[in-house]
Amino acid sequence: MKVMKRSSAPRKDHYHHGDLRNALVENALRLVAERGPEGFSLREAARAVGVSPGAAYRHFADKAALLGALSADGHARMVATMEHALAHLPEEPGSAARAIASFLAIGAAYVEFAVAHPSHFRVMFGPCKPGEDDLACLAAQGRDTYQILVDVLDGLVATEVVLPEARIGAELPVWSHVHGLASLLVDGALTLSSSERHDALRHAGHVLLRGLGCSPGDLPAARPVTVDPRQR
Amino acid sequence: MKVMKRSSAPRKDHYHHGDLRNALVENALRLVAERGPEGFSLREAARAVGVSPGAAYRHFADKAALLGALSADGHARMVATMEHALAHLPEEPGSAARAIASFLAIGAAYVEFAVAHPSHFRVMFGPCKPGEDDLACLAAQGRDTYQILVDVLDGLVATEVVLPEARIGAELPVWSHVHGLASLLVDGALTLSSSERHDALRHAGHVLLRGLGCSPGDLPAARPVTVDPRQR
DNA sequence: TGTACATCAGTGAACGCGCGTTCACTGATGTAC
DNA sequence: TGTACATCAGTGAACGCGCGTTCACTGATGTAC
Repeated sequence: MKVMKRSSAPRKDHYHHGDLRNALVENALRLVAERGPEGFSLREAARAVGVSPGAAYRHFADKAALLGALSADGHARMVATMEHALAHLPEEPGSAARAIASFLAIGAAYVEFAVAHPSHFRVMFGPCKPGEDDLACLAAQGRDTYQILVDVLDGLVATEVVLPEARIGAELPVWSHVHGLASLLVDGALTLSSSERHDALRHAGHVLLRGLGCSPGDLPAARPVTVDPRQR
Repeated sequence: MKVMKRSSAPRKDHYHHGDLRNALVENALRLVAERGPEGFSLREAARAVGVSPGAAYRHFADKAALLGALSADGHARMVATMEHALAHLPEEPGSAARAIASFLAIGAAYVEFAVAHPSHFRVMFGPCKPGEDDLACLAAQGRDTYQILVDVLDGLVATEVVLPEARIGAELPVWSHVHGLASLLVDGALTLSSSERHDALRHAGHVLLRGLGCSPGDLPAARPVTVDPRQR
């Protein structure tokens, strides 16, 4: 999150912690993961770090500010996950296959991030928004998740997988879809195995691309997932 | 929720409330709507009804049980909303146009229900599941939301809007999409006016149907919604 | 119809709890000279 | 290099709060005879 300004060796077990802010964020993350975003408390985070409750107020105005920092941290990690996925695709850069693979990859990154870090995901879309500083930090990182989506959709047009007319307003259905799948999984309304998630994402990607006018020949094969949430 | 067993006139201002269970559920609903699902407390609900805190325990094992009842109530209302929307479509029953309209209508009902009752929606997909009794109550109502979706998709096949092959596994992308849009709106990650929601739903419905193989000629016109969540 | 009594549905006071936040304080740190 | 001092980053005790839950109780209700 923030660059740490401390001596190379971790601080001794001392009065001054040295990097309490980051330590609080990290432990808050862990606690949110264990207890859920609402069960989390400032005091518990302080306790986990081994510091008195009041100490947190040296670094955060209040509890909401800590959660805001958590949210910003989550967005940053999600961006990193997506960029990483995009950077490691085997397809020829600039090709239609690459554009399609990119489209599928960021959707998968979105959902897999949510499944791997459910509480983090909840905080990101919870009531506590990042503060000014957090936003500045995020902006410094470069693209945000939405910009990545925009760029990937532009890539589909550039490689003529999607016509410019179909491109208009394509962000919303795509984002809604991955967010919905992620939310259903995170909230436990739906349970899918890892391979079911993979198939579901590919199949839905297929449906969405075809809905955007992509001809079926260009699409990778996709196995639909038939799962009844009431039977689990 | 549960059929009330009380004299026709509302009970006098008396020791015995007469229908505390329902009164608690109703007031809990109101409070969840005001305070959010996590800010809600048993005590406050009791206070709102004008009853001592302990009284709630005559009707609910604990707080989670009350929230479970709330969740079940929400699902019941959503089903009712959908059924109502389906029952009032102008299109000729059995026609392809009707099948498509039904598809669009239940999606709209899902999202509009969430927007109109955001806290209710959150409780429905929150951590507190309905209990045995609540589930029995729901089952007695007939179809649940998922079954409605299944039936509507079957209707698309029956009217040859969608081919049987494309029908397989179609529930998941459709459900994910409406759930995602609803979640983004409820959580405030995205803000859309009523008409933007309408357009977004129609456009996404269009994309999904086309993705399921429906030919563009059969589809109602749909205006895409281009909205950047970062600029709001 | 009247009465005794079991059952039901509330009361209200109390329990212990952990929370967010404040505040006067103190030990550690780094800087100016 | 040594010392005085301002600043920083913690302590720990305390605040008031509302919470979920329990419990001995009591007033109201309905039923059996």
